Amino acid sequence: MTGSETRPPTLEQVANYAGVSRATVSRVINGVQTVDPELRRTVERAIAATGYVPNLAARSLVTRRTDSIALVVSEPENRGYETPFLTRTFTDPYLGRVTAGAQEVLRPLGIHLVIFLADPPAREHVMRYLRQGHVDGALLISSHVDDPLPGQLVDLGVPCVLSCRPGQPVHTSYVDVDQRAGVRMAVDRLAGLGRRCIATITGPLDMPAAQDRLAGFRAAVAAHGQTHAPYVEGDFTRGGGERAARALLASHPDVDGVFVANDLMADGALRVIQEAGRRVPDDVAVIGFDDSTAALECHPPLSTVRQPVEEMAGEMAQLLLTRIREPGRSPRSVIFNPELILRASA
Amino acid sequence: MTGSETRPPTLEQVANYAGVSRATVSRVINGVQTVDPELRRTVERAIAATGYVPNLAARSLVTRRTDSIALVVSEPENRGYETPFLTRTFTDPYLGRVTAGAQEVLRPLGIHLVIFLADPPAREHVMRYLRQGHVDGALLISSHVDDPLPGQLVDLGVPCVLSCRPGQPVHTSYVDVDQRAGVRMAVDRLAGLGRRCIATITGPLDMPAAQDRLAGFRAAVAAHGQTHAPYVEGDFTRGGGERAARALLASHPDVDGVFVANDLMADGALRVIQEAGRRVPDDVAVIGFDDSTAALECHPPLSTVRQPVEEMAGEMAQLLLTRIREPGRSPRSVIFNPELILRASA
DNA sequence: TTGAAAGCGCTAACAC
DNA sequence: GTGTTAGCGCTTTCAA
Repeated sequence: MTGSETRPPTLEQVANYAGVSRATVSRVINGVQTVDPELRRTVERAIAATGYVPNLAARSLVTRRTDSIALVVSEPENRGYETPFLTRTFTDPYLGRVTAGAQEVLRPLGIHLVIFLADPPAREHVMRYLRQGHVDGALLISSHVDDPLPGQLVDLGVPCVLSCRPGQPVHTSYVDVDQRAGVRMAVDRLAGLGRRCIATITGPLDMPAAQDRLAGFRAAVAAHGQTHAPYVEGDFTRGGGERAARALLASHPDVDGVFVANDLMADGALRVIQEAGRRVPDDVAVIGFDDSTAALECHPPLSTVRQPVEEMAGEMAQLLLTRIREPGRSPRSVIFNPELILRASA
Repeated sequence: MTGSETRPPTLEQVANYAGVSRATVSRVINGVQTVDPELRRTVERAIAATGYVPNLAARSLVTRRTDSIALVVSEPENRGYETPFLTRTFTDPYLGRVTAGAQEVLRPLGIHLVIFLADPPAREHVMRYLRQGHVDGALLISSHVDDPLPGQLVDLGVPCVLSCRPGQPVHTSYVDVDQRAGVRMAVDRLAGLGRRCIATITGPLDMPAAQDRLAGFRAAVAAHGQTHAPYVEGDFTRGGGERAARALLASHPDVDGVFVANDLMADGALRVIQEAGRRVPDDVAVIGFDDSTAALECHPPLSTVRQPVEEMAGEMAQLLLTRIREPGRSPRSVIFNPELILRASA
C-alpha cells in the first residue's frame, strides 16, 4: 500500500506466524501431500495474512529450474531487407500463432513463456540471458541458413528446439512442415486449373524454408511438363510481395498462375496484379502459403497451403520439455503435413 | 561439448583455479576497479579456462536486482473482437516500435527486455512472474479503460510505467502523445482542403486513446463549423477499417474527408473507398494516425499524424529506471507532441 | 508427519 | 588491494 521500503515476507516469517517450521511451509507451498490437513490450513492462512510470495531466485538457486522457457526469434545479421527486423517480426501473424501454440501446452504446466528478439544488436544480450540460467530451455525461431545461434546455444548446453530444418546440421530437435509436399499441392491445383505459365515468388533464398519451397516448386512444375520455372525472390513481407509481383509481371507478362511462398507477399502480389488490370483468378490464379489471418483479409480471399503453426509450436514445446527432462535422449524431429485450402484466388 | 550431466563451474572453482579468493573473482566479474591489473588478468584467464558463467539466481538472491525488465502487453478480457488478441498484437507494427525504442535505452545499460503477452488465459501467470521478482519492473502496454492490471501491479509494489493515459487513476507514471492536438492537425488539414463532410473511424471506444481521439475529433470539426461529427467505431485492425469504411460509406455517402484513428484501419478504409469507385484524395481525403510502416504501404501513401512511438518507449524505460532506483519519488508523466506527415492521401 | 540443519552460488561488509 | 565471513531465501536430506 505505502511506499515499500520494507522487504517482502519470507518463508521464515510465514513459518513463525503459523508456528511451524520452514520445511512445513515449503511443503505446503509446493503441494507436497504428506502434510496434516489442519496444519496445511493454518499455513495457508498465514500465507494469506502475510501476503507471502516465494522468492524465485532463492528457489531456483537450489532446484536449478526456473519454470520458464524462452521463445527466441533470431536473425543473424542485418542483410539489408527493406523492412527492419522488428517491424517484420511484429507485422507477420506468424509469431502470434507460434506464441499461442506454445502457451497452450506450457501454461497448464505452470511454465512461463518469455519472448526475446535477437537481432544483431540484441543477440549477445539474449545469449547471456540464456546462458545465465534464466530459463530452462529455448524455442528457437531461426530462419537463416547461416545463423550461428542454434549451434552456439547447443554448445553451451542450453536445451533447444528449432522451428524448422536448420541450415547447418545441429545436434537438436526441430519441427517442420513438409514444404515440398505443400508446394506440390499448390502447383497441382494451378495446373489443374489449366495454367500453362506458372511462376513463383520466393522468400529470401538464404532461408531453408524458402529454399525448400523453391526446390519443391521446380520439381512440381517439371512434373507437369513446364520446362522453365520462373521465379522472383521476395522477402516474406507485404511490400516485398508487391515489388516481386511487379518484377514478375514485367519479366513474364504471360504468367497465368503464381505460387507465392507466404500469405503476406501474396496479399501484396494480389494488389499489384489487379492494379495492373488482370483479374484474379481468371487471368492470374494465385496461391499462398501459411494460411495465416492475412489470407482471409486478401481481396479476393486467398487460396493457400495451410501450415498448422499452432500445433507445430505446441509440439516444439513438448519436445523441449522432454529434452529438458531427459538431456541424454537423442533429438527427435517432427514433420507435419500441409493442407491445401481453397478460397477465391485459385 | 559432451552431454552435460556435470554442473557448470562456480565462482569458487574459478577462484581455486586462479589461486585467489572468491571475493577477488567476484570483483573482476563485476568490474570493480580496485584490483591489481596482473591479478585481474590471471582471473580472466581462469574464467576463460573454466568456461565460467555467473549464476544469476545466486546473484540476484543477494543483490535483489535481476537487471531485466518486462514489457507486458495486456488485455483485460476477451471482448469479442473479430481478430484474437495475439493476432492483433503481432500484426500491428506498434509493438515492434515500442520494443525498438525501449531496447535502445536498456541495452547499453546491460538490462534485458523480456516480452509478455497477458491476455486473459495468461494474465495470472504473468502476474505471478512479475510478483516473484523475476524482473525489476514493467513497461505496461495496457490500452483498456477497465484493465485492472496496472492497479494490481502498483499495489503489489512492482514498479511500472504505462504507455498511455490510464483509464482509471493509478499511482504511477505514464507516457502519452497529445492526442487531441494530433487529431486537430488532421482535421485542420482536411478542412483546409475544403472538405465539408468530415467523418472519423474510431478505435475501440473502451480504450482511452480511442476516446481521446474521438473527443478531439468532435472538438476539431466543431471549431470548423461542422455541426455533426459522424463516426463509426473500428477495432484498430486492417479488417476492422474495411468494415467501418463500408458502414461509413453506406450511412454517409456524401463524406469527403475521413480521419482514421490509426494507420492500419486507414489502409483497410483506403481499399474499400477505392473499390467503391471513389478517388483518393480527390473524392475522399483520408488521414491516419501513428505514422507506422503501414502508412507507407498504403495505396496511395497515407497522410498521417505521427506519434514518436520509439522515443516514447525510450522515455518509458527511462522513467521506469528512475522509479526503480528511487521508489520514493512521486510519479511523473510525459506528453509528446504529434506531427502531421503529409503524403498522397490528403 | 514434522523439524533441524546443511547447503545452493553469490555479494558485501569488514578486517588485514 | 585482498581475503574472511556472514548471510540472501529457499529446498531437501536426515532424524525424530
